[in-house]
Formats: sequence, structure tokens, C-alpha cells
Amino acid sequence: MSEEKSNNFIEEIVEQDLKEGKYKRILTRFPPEPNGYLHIGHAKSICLNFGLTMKYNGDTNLRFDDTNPVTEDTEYVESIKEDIRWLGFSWINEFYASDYFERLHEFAIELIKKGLAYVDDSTSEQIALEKGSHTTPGIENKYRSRSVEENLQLFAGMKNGQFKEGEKVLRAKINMASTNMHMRDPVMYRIKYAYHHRTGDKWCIYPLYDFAHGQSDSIEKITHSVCTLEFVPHRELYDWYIKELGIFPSHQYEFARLNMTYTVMSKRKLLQLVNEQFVSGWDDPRMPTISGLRRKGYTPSSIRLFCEKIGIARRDNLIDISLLEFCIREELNTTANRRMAVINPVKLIIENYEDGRSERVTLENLPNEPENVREVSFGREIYIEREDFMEIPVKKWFRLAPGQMVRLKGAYIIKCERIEKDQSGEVSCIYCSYFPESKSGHDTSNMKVKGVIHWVHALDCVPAEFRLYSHLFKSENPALESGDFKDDINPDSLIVKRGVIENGMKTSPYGNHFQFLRNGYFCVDKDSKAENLVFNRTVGLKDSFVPQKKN
RNA sequence: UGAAAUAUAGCUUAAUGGUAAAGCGUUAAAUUUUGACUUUAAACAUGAAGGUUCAAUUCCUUCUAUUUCAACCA
Repeated sequence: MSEEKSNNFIEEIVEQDLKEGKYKRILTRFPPEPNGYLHIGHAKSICLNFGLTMKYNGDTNLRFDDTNPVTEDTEYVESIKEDIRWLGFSWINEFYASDYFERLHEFAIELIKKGLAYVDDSTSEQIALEKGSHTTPGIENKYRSRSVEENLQLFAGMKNGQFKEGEKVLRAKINMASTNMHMRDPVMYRIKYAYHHRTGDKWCIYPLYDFAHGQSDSIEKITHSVCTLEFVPHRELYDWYIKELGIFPSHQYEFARLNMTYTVMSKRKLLQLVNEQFVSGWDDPRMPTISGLRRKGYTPSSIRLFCEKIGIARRDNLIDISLLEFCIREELNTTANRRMAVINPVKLIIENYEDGRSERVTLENLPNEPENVREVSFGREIYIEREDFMEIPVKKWFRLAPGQMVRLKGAYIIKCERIEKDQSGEVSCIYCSYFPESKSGHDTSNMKVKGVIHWVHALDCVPAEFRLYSHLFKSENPALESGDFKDDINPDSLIVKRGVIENGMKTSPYGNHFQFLRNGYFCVDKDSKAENLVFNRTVGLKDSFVPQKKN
């Protein structure tokens, strides 16, 4: 009974290749650079790469693209592995581009010997200048015609530390007039006296992305090397190295990267938000990182569902963040236990309810599971949400207002008799009467009320901190804003509230998900302690109530 | 003044040389002890111009718009 889902264009290619017998088995790879945390855009790529080989019975390698020792770190390696596992995927091999430094070095020598690579003594500025522009071809410099022997000798010198950083590079000899800038004698190796997180001080020359990625794919015999659209112009070079080296022909296919409203996806910008402390860290719940979403209360399956829903194509896109929110609501609606929490409390006293009396009322943990219940304490003094009372109600106001009646969820119908205000004019207490025969489950009152509100017994509750998150940025596409993207940060992206919650929540461990009735889905934050419960709002409930103008 | 990629409802993704489909979002209504969920309904699309054709969103040409490309980053 599964609904037909059409293949995306990469699945079409894979099916075709399999059908034609081009490959017996496919192999993909996920190639992160360990210089930052994974974000929801990476999740799209992960779901694609691993999803492809799950669907077509192949394997996926995890390969760290660690060719730039100055920005990379093992902290990132560990977080990346954790995030992929958490998303529910497992790789068959864990590889590192640095595993291939020896091989890559041999490849470079091979190209020098073929007369296809040369050592250039120019400065980076000179090289950039000689590259020309989109409209003018580049020019060939004097080092381009060095002999094979000289190149071999100089490259050995580079490797052996005879030159300073920036003094020399190894370049491929391709075509300085190509319309593709990447083919104008791209740099293959540069000198860097930097400690590498895996190879230590063994090397002082490091290959660039283009000279490492395709060959790494080839060494691993990757059949389908999937990446994002910015790499389209690199494909010609990717193919060139593979062809000239005569190695296994991996193929590159590109899809459009994910963009999402009200957030940024560039690692550079995310790093800036962390470093400049606009957020508390990579796992701040406002970050679009996997770890941030996890802390905010997103589940692996909700993220996978999201990735499935956004699809794979080649056109630029800006996904509405409401789709992500839909995916987590849909799941949590069926799995998250209901609890009552009052985030912005105001006291309510039921004057005709005997002082000192209390009783237990029964509430469902999950709708549609009538057996699955808990008991909650009820009494004369309770807290309700400040927003559930309006002194001068708007039209179609179903909640509490002077003289108006409402049901307390799972308990009685009450009627607002009068209110009390403090010096500042704010409501400090709401006085009500209740109808004893209206008790939930035993209601003989025959009364009908439109509104049902949640509440917490004042004598049997615990204080709690609620962290209410909203969009990190004010505009839909912060990347498009001119000037500093940080000026667009939403000052209200985190609002901390102190309220109360029904008793019995003290021992909920980190990560547990709840629906706080009428307030939204929340999870226990890692900062939560028995003395100070902390809940993160994962996402609010849909709210179709739009206040009309006052009556 | 270059090259490449892309263009289907508000967003995302389908499909087809012959009635353009779905999810999200939006708007109504029903239901409801969560103004949630659920159910029902509604509105909204093939960038433009030519050409081939009985018939073009699909094929061809041109135009326009958007994105990407000149790091010793990936």
C-alpha cells in the first residue's frame, strides 16, 4: 500500500547504470571536511548518499576531506561521526583523504613525468593575475616550460622542506586559455608547514581539493560521486586528472544544495555565530546544525522525512522552514506524551472549592490511547496561562473573561467571578467558582463550554525554565541582505520563561519529548537538573485562532 | 564583453507531444475536554517570443531572469 514515489534524477542515473550493467554494485561516499559541524544541508547529502545505496543495495564510505591542516580538527571528526550515526546511517569504511597522501604524491610525480605538471615559483598574486578573467584568457609564464627533470627535482625539494611556504607550488599544465577557469593550470600542491590532525608533521606539502577528491573517489572505486552544484565547473578537472592518470573512472553528479528560510547555511557564517557568541555553541538549538536540531528536540526520523520531502533536483531552492516544522510535529503528535505546563502563570482561586481539599484527576498521556493515563492533583488554587484570560475579550473568545466560563482540562467547568490587580495594573489573581457536577468523566451538569484550558495545581507543581526559540534571523533569506548578515539576527530568537509544570516531571532525562498541552512540543535540555528543570521548545502547535477586533 | 547550470501554484517536488499531480503553506467549514489532531472543501502554476506539429509545458531557436565560476579553501 506504499504510495508511488517517483525517482529523482540521480536515482534515474543509477537505475540506468545498473540496468545496463555498467556497475554490478554501486558505491557512494559522504565527504565532509572536518572543519565545522554538520548542518541540515549536510543531512540532505547524507540522506541522498546513504539512501541511494540502501535503495540499490550498495555501500557508502565516510571520507574526511582533510587536505587543509590549518582549519581541520579531530573535534569536528568526532562530531561528524556522531551526527551521521544519530541520523541513522552507517558507513562501510571510514577513510581520510590524508590516507592517500602517499598515493597522491605518486600521482603528482606521474603527471610531472608525463609533462603535465610543473613547479611554479610565482607568488599567488602573480598566479591570480596571469589566470586572466572570465573574458580574457590567461597567460603562460616562464616556469611552465621547465624540464621534467627540473620539475621532479624542485617538487622533491618542496616535499623535503627546502622551500618556504608560498615560495613554490605544483601546477597542472592544462590550458591557460580555457573558458573554464579551473582548467587554467590549477594548483595541485602547496607548501604548508602545518601540523595535520592525522599525519602530524610528516608532510609539508598538501594537495588541494581538486587534486585529492577525484583521485580519492577513484582509489575507493566510488561509482557515483554526488556533490552540490558549485562543483559543476570542477567536473572537467575531475575527469581530466582521472583520464591522465588512467585510474578508475568515478563520475561526479551534482544537485542543488539546500537553502532554508530564516537561517544561514554557510559553514563560515555558522562558525562566526559561534565564535562571536551570537549563539551558545554549535549545538545551540537555534542553529541549523544537526546537533542544534537534536538539542532542540528534532528526531532523526523527522529530519529524514524532511530530506525525503524536499527532494533532489538541480534548481536553486529556498525551502520554507515550516516544512521542517511540519515534519517534527507530525511525528511528535503521535509519540510525545502530553503534560500540562504553565509557561506564563497567573494565580486562579476557586472560591467555592473547599480550602485544604485536593483530588486526583485523570488525564490522557496520548490521545487515542484511552488506557494510557496518569493522575494529576487538583485543588482550590491553580495556575493558568496569563494569555488565557482577557479582561475585555475579543470576539469569539472561548477562554476566560469576567463572567465567562471555561473547562479546566480533565477537571471542572469554572466561571470567572472577579479579578484582582496589582499596583501596576496587571492581573494578580482570578477568582472563580466551579460546578461540582461538571467533573470530567462524570459530567452531569449538561453545561456546554467552548473553551478548554490547561492548568497546574499550585500546591503540587514544580517550577521550570522554558526556553522558547524562534527564527534566528528576521528576514527570510539573510544571505541576500546587504551588509553584515549578523545585523539581521532576531533579538527575540530565544525567550526564557520561568513557569510551573505538573509534578512528576523531575526525573525526565535529557532528550525526552513532550507535548505541553496547547503550548507546543518540548524536550528536556541537557542543562536540566532536578533543582532546575529546563525545557526547550522544539516547535509550537499550530494555532488557527486569530484574534478579531474587540467587540 | 565569457562560460556553465537552472526556470511548473506562495514554497518544494512530479508528470506528459493530447484533461498539468502531490506534499507543505493559505482560506473556509465540520468535529473536538488541546482554537491541536482528524475530516471536507476552496484558491493558486508550466518565465517571454518565435518555430516544428492536427496538437508543445514537453522538441528546436532566440530572449529574459536567477545561480555559480578568476582561494596556495573545500
